[in-house]
Amino acid sequence: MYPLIAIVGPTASGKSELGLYLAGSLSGEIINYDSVQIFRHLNIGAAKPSIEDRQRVPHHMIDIREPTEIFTAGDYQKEARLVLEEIRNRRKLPILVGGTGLYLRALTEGLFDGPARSVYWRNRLEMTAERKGRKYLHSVLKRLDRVAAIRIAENDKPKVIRALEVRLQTGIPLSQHLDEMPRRPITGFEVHAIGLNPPRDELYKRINERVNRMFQAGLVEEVRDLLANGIPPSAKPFEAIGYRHVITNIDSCIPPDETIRIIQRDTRRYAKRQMTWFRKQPEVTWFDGPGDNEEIKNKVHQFLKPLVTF
RNA sequence: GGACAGGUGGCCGAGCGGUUAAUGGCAGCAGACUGUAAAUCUGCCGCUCCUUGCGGGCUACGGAGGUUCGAAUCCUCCCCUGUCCA
Repeated sequence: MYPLIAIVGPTASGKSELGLYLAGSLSGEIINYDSVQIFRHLNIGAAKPSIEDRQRVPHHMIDIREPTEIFTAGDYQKEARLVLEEIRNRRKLPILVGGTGLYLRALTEGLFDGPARSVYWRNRLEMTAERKGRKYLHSVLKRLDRVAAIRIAENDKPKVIRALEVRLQTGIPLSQHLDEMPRRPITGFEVHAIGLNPPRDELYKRINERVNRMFQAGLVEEVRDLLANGIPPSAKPFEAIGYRHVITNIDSCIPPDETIRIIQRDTRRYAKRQMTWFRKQPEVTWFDGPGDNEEIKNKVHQFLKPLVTF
């Protein structure tokens, strides 16, 4: 079994710093699992590692799509697994760093072997939702996939649509796919998950500061440039925290302080959601401090060292 | 000293006689989530008890009284804050 490190934790907990450090001390390469860093040109708001860091340590799964392209958890699974193979062939330690729990799960545990998204069905279902409402769409799901309908909230349009899409395309309910079809977990790798969980106060402080720094670094200018270069405001990664706020306020008279406040708030809420996801993640060894803390770095290193012989 | 305006749960702010422990927002907490996931969605958010129920008790709308079957909502006095006039 080849070792694979996964660093998990909320945004701004210092995952990147820890990843960099471990890559240095354990001869590793970094594989991003953040859904926004996938996209080129979104740098400041995505908190991408610096050019220097990326020259020092190889980074993968960063800047691999244009903002206008579509990228899904399925794509991630496929491409990241290839990267993993390459790193193993090079006899380096793969270190997963990021914050998108679904991507990490897709990579390690696999997705069910179902259909990718279908533009055709999406459009139809989207229109139905538009015309008749989410409630109605949910009632259709109740008819076609009772189990999924119970699991998915009436208002959760994206999940209702996905469930319907799977059912309509395959004839088999999503719930059945999920419950009965075998997934394809990653093989040949042994995952060691390191969790970073700084005290809440400290985390929130770090988040607030980080958002301030993003503005100082020119987040607004970055968004302006992207728009000027023809990337439409509707581009998927512009839905990300920070980007969507800047875009909606860019031509308004809302003061920057207010925009910053909202971004900080939404980032905090995002961090909470990440924690509820990662808490469920199996076999994580948690460390109660930020990843850029020397003591934490050492502890993690000591912990990992005997486990990652390769 | 006088004239207004106002004092509501951690904060802001509605309510202006009765399904009001009190809309909403902020702040916070917990959770769900296998194909655009930094997305999307759900619940809690005065205290407390249990047989966890559209359950019971207690405490709450500056303070003290009063009117009323019933008051955050009306009246009286007091305290405090803001603006204006002296």
